[in-house]
Amino acid sequence: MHKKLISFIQGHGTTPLSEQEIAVIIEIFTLRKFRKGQLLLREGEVCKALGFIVKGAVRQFAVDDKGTENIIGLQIENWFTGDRDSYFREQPSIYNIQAWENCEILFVHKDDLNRLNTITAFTEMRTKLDENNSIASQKRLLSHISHSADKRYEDFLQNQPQLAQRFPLHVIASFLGITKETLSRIRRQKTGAKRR
Amino acid sequence: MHKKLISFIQGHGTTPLSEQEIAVIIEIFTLRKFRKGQLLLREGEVCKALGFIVKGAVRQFAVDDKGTENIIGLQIENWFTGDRDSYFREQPSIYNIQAWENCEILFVHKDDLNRLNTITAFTEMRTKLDENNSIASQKRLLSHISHSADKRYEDFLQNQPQLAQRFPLHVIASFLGITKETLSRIRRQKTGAKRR
DNA sequence: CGATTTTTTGAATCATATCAACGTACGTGG
DNA sequence: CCACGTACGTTGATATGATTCAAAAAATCG
Repeated sequence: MHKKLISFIQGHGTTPLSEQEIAVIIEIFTLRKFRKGQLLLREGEVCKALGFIVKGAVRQFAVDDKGTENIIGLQIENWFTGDRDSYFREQPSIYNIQAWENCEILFVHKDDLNRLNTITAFTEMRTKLDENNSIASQKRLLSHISHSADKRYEDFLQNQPQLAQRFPLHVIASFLGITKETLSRIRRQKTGAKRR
Repeated sequence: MHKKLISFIQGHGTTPLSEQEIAVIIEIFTLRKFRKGQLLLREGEVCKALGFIVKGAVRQFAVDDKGTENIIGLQIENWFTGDRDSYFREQPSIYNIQAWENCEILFVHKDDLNRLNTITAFTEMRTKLDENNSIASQKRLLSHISHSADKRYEDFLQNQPQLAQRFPLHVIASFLGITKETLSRIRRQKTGAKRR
């Protein structure tokens, strides 16, 4: 169960993990299962644990005043999920995180962070992830500021092909910040149409 | 000169800085001055140093195929500037960073990072900044996905009032991903108009 | 002052949203 | 196995928000 996590950590740093450290990680990260549709985190709650997805897929969304669900994150196996803002600042979250498929997720509770921080390979991974995360958000932002919907969809297909196959059209549309109708039309044009 | 930087670091961590560590920081961070309009980083170059802005203001932008400058970042005193993606991955940057006012900036070259990483207060700050950074990008992204231009401008005024005063309208418009004309009209409505 | 930068305004146009309807697939209970 | 409900996707007509282009007004700078 923890194998994937261990090799994920190893893959994101240079320092190897000792046997003892692996034991600590196995002890601290605990498995929980969710069925499709269940909420991992509900708006207004403080996010007390981050989760490493072993199997499954989740979506993270905020609900606006009109009741529309705006999807701002999609995560699948081998990714971390959770609201980092809420987790680190211990503030109520503005997001919901919901299992889109049945999931198996390894959670780290915030109370155990101190123990993990003594493991060099783990802090290396965390730094790396923070970096990647912030770089990825920046790219997405640039895509939103400078590209139109169809270009943004192309970017998405290029950068996240795994996600494209995993979620239905209307979810991807929301993730891209457009309506399902618009995405449907963009898709049609892409297949039948000449080069831009 | 380095005073601001020192207290910035202290303010973003819990571990205090020793005299010796302060000496190292002063040695490693070197001052450079830029006049309004000069480029700190040019598209295609690798970003070899991150800068702590002691005085002044800069804008970070990407140029698209039509030649439009899309501003994706604005920074002023007491912020770090630089392309973190390019810096950490050592890839050519897709951004330009330009002094908007005359600037005084303290640069850390990448070669000196190892020495800095032995300073606990510094790594604490770095972790904190990465977190903040990635949280802020996420918020901006949500704003783009779910809000219209006028709401986005309101968000901006609330969250970054310092920037609002510091840059002209057309720069802020680009930062928000809209045209200067649209922002001008939004502004007019806000002053003359009834509550939403 | 003249020159440049910044902001405003109007009209035409374009991209995307919205609303409403229909098509299709899938799975579950009868 | 069929019928029905539910989730997903497509299409068309219309509405709306934002861009574009052109021009001029206002502010700022040397």
